[in-house]
Amino acid sequence: MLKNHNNNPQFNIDKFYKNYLSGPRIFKNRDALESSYIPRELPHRDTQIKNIAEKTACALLGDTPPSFLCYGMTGTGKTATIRYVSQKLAQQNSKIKPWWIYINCNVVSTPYRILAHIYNTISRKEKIPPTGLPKDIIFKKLLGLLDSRVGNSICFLVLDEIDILVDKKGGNEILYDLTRLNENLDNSKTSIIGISNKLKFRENLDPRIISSLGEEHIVFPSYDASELRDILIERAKITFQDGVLKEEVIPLCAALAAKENGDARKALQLLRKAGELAERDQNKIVTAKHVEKAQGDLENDHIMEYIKGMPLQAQLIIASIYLISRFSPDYVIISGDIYDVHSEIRGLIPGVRQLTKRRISDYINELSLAGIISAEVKSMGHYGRTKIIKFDIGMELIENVLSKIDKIHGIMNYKPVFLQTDKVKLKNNIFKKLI
DNA sequence: TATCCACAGGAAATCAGGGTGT
DNA sequence: ACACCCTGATTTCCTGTGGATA
Repeated sequence: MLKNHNNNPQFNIDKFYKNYLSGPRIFKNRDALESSYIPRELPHRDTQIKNIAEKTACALLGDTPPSFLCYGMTGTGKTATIRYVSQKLAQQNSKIKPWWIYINCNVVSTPYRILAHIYNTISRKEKIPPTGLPKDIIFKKLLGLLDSRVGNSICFLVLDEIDILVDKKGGNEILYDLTRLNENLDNSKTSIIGISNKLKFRENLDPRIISSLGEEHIVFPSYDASELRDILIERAKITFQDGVLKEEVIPLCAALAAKENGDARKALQLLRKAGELAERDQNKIVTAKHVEKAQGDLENDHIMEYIKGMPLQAQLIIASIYLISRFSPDYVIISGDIYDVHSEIRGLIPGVRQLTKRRISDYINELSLAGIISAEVKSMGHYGRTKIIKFDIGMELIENVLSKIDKIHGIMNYKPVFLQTDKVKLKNNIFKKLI
């Protein structure tokens, strides 16, 4: 047998492809399970579709459509419904073809970039550079561009995850500017459609903006298990070969996703992952076992991707917690410890600078919000007020991710000197009693 | 019961790195 | 070359605080 330099049997890629091609087929069209896919029918969203269609219809006659907001938890079909309606609207026989400018505020996350994005999607010739110009110049250019178009033109600005924008500093201003676009336009009209999964984000909204776009809401309720089942059945018809899904698969996916606030995206991901697992095992059918495995895998995938995508400093914070819990499993970790260990290990990696306690505090909050760690504020009386920090996910998973990060890989076995100081031992004895 | 620890966490300033037009 | 712009990450400065201890 072929051996590589590690003396392991070498992966036979030709054989793999051959097996793969001759193996059983599970998928017919796996793209249909992607989140970007717009299905032909959207089950259980009739009221929302009707509502949005009614609000936007006047655009076909050249009137200004009202601005409005869509609320609903993740995976309740907000984005899909908007895209669906916009597609239908575009298919109508009408002289006026409205623009639909879709902006995910999580990706296009700054005022400048939002304006530039709008400009660049409309303008064919001149593009606005990704940075460099003053905002008001771009705003004026945008006004000019919108007004220069011949005849009435209507522009829908869809701001997805608008809550993220509002929580940022310049967020309210840019929204205000956008709502005021109409006042400065003669030949064209704009309408803003905000999408949010947080109801309470309106609290941070400038009152002037609420009045112009917060009056009308469309609520997307969470799906229940039977509704999710309908969605999955529709989608599975397009996605999978006939008869590859065992009958319990769809109800199980629906039930699992129903527990997670009725998240349809989750349900579809589960289904896809289950299919992929079956395919990988060269199975002819997808069973409940695949779904169960898919659920665990999905969770892990998500966390791993999240951690891999974080800045190095944040990863080093995770590494600090990891090293402490690894070499002193019983140790009660507080914020200050993370600061100390981080200071120590960051010196081991070239080009990584020292952080402030304040900054580390922010990272701890971020990790806690992401569900990677738990951080409970607790007062230790004379020993101060701080956070007690623990991992919320398995150490194996953490170890797995961290060791895949080049710069961190080398320090996975580093035992922090910090842990060996007397101060630490003493402190831990006191803390254990207090908790 | 006053004290005091070790931070929490808000607000504003700063820095570096990507640009611009003149 | 120069003055100026935007952004993201971070620092600086700051006030607030729960509860064991003296």
